[in-house]
Amino acid sequence: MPFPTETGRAVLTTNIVVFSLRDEQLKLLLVRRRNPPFQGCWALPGGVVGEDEDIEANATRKLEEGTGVSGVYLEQLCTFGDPGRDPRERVISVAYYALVASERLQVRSDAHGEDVGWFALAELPPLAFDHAKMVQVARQRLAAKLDYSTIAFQFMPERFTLSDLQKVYQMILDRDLDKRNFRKRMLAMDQIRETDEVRRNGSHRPARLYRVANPQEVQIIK
Amino acid sequence: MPFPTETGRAVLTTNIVVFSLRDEQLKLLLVRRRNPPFQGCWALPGGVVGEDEDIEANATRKLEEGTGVSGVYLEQLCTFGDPGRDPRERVISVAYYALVASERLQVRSDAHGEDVGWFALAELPPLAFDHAKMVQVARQRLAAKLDYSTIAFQFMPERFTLSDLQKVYQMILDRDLDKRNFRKRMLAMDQIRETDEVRRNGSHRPARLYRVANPQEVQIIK
DNA sequence: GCAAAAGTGTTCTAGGTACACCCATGT
DNA sequence: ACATGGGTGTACCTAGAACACTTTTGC
Repeated sequence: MPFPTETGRAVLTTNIVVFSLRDEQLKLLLVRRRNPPFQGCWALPGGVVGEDEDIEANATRKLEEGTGVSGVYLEQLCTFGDPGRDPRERVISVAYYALVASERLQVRSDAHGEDVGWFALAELPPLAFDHAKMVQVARQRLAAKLDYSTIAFQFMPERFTLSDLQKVYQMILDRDLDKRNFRKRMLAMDQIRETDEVRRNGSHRPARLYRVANPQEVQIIK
Repeated sequence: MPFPTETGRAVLTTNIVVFSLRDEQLKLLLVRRRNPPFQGCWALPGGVVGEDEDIEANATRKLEEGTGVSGVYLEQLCTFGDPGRDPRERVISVAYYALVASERLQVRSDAHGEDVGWFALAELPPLAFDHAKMVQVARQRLAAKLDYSTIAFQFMPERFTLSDLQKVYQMILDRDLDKRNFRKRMLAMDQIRETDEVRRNGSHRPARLYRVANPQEVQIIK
């Protein structure tokens, strides 16, 4: 029993908007295209989904190839499939976004030389295909999820200070937050735990270190 | 410059979770499959995307074919593409959900006889493929959007009472709401307008009729 | 006059926001 | 002793939740 149409087959791909915090900035992982179309242009990592490969598994695999990291938070974002978005033929791209703690990143990403790079959101180069649109949607989704989930903890290293965490929120939301209110809210949601360690860092009072209570899960709160 | 792979092409389809309020219940539009696989089984409306057809345009078209209604609210939900979700070959389905005011529905949907039907959410028959999962995701999304958007107004006819509107919210959220608080909240968001008409409906006080201020747009509020 | 749905306000609580000073350390 | 970032509490305000009675009509 064949499929009732012989037309309309499309190439299936994924693209991943990989966020990470580097140099105190929210950055994206981009790769430079080696082949046409958009040769030499920066683009989101991703690739063609194998014949018997699960779509999300493909995204996970491409992410691991690009960052050397496994077990990161990955969520389906949106699917792009305009005819003509790829000049060669019909290509469907399922876009994902991912959050990686920078401490987990391998040097590998940089070792590739000019072909892989991290770019601050405000300084993105022109992107291939409709990837700029994907980035925009991902950014909105990320900012929205800050409000009602523990997604921001995905960026945090094993041990971190409340000031570290506040900087993360401020970078994503792109505005300053009140220190006292922020701490109150973070502690009230009961998702981070005080450790008995502190971090000494310059000529001032050391900062208490915290850890995420459930580092694996992203909880929906409230 | 051909695409660098000859494998991995997939059939591209859409499926639409069409919600409407009928008989004071939240119902879904289903169609009965005439061909294998899942012959005779109920499934979500949808179909194969044409070679040069936009994906969302395909969903709109299939929705119009099933309901006779155009200009309805339609939003991309999620993409399903497990290898093996269709036994014939690799099929990617981009799921959408749509909200239709029941007054706008043509009789056509019923005229097809047994092939098209509206089913209450609590009484869905077994569904083909992974359509049950699509319904579940759509339902969650719809309930979530009630809280922070004007999406519920998409179900409302030209003129309606606040009691009508409250029933809609109660059906979607599946719980009772306080009448006074509900009215206060609805009026506070300033998205519906009082008309000078009332509806007489039985031996009791007539109800004031309202209209939606911006029927076309779904606004994100708060 | 009675049954039935429409309509209307107040109180309480919780969460968010605004806001300023002391603490512990290194130099 | 001073510069630096870490750490803390209170007052206010707003939004949401709980809650009961009067109004208008048809019969």
